[in-house]
Amino acid sequence: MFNYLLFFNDFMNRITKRSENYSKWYNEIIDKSKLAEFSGIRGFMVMKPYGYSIWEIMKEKLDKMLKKSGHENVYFPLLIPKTSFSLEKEHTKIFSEGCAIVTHSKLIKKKEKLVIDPESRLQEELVVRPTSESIIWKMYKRWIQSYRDLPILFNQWGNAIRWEMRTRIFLRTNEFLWQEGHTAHSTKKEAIEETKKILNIYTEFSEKFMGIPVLQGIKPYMDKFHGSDTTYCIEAMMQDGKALQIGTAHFLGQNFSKAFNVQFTNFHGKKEYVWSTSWGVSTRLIGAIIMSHSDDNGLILPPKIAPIQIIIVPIYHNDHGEEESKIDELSIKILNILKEKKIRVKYDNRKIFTPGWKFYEYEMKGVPIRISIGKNEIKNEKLEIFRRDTYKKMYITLMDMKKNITHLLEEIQKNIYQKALNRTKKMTVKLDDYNDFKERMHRLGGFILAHWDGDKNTVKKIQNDTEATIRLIPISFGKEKGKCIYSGNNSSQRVIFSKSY
RNA sequence: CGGGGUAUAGCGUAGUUUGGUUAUCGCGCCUGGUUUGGGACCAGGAGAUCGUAGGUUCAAAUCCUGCUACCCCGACCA
Repeated sequence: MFNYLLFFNDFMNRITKRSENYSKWYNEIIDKSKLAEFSGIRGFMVMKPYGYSIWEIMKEKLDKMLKKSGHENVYFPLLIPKTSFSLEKEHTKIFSEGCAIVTHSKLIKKKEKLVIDPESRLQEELVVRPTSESIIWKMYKRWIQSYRDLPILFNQWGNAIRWEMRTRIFLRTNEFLWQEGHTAHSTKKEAIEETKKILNIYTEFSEKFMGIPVLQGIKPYMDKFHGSDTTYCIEAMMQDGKALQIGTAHFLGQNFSKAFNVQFTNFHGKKEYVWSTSWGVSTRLIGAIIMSHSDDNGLILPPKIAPIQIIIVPIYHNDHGEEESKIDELSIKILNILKEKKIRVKYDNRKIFTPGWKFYEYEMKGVPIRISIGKNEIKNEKLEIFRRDTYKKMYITLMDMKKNITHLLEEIQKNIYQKALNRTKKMTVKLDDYNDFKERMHRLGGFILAHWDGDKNTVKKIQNDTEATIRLIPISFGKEKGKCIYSGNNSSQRVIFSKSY
């Protein structure tokens, strides 16, 4: 059967609408804006230049924030001895399934085929890190003797592997890139403060840089990282009404120091177990950016993370030879002005594509501003400035452009954030009736602020009815007594329910 | 991991029910020319052991079996 719509989408290089099929839309955006692709190895993705440069920009910014707050970068090995892995009981419980394990060190040729050399079996099997607590704590044991050795505030940029049941590009891949922070402290108070400090850094990074508003909170006891005392998190609301956890910070208490026997001598000469934290954000953030801001015409990137903030497109006319050099001249002049302002700008003067083609291409890629330069601009001495976020064109002089362009980028950044914030607010309600809860969760999704009796079975039942779970227990709001929305039992505060990724 | 679906050129597809010459069409790609203010046009050209490994048959894209990958739904997911 001839599918006219499919044909049309392909012919016009359009993507599926969000309202038709949200996950198809998501996948097509990633494909058509050339962010990444699946590699043919189940659940592993290839990040292409445009997608990877987004990660590089985010990494650079977050790295600065972490360093400014006193953290230092380190690098620990990718492979972790299985024995050190199993020291921490709770930890083992989580990752006993879903790890990649290295058992051999050699391949040999056998009948023109490469096979594993059975002779090369490793005495001690190695686990590809799903997270690095165990190997890091093995080293901390060497480095920590006295309170004078503390705190240790380390961060590592690297990759990790978790063998997932179901993968989604950027959101849950078997391999992901991330930063993992691992800190050690002499007091509980200091470690908790560290966790909260990191949560605030993540929040600032998410809201001011990625333009994604978040809720801060802690995970309920059944959802926290098993090796932690408290798991802090930030959650964001996506356009389809599902929540995405975009950052995590664990207060690990003394769990790891006890498991790895890491003690220090305190000021009074007494031995004490070290207090610790760990925290991370990953390439999942790119998925969050896509799902928070983009529309049916493609990606929308907040200027602060856009690899290209402004694209300059020339519009040539072959009938006037000297006109072309004037267009180039003006374009390059603008290019240099913008470069001086430290704006990431590109001049696309390839003749193999028409201006119209380029317009759609850079809209698909989410470039915040486009400036097109043709004979009109030269004649009128006004520039056409196009905003990706609002789809509006404006015409201003070169002088005004020079003066206001940085401000315009900031305005776009703000507008994108504001839009996401308005949506999140609209999708967040306080409810006390379970029928209303079910109806809204089914129809709209979103965050629902409701009372919970503290029983994990209650959540299971709610999940069966609605697919929603508790995303977090808010830190700074919802502190009021009430009755559980499901059971009617007493509740000390409201929690956030949502469907999630 | 359970249920469902899909796999034909770089991409999207026709053909598969009912096996039968040289596998259809569009986009993209290459060459030349004309174009260029919202996905340009004309002419010519290249590109496919039909996902993979077997099987049935005189004959397989088409029928059967295994495997692999992807998509959707669920379970799982610091």
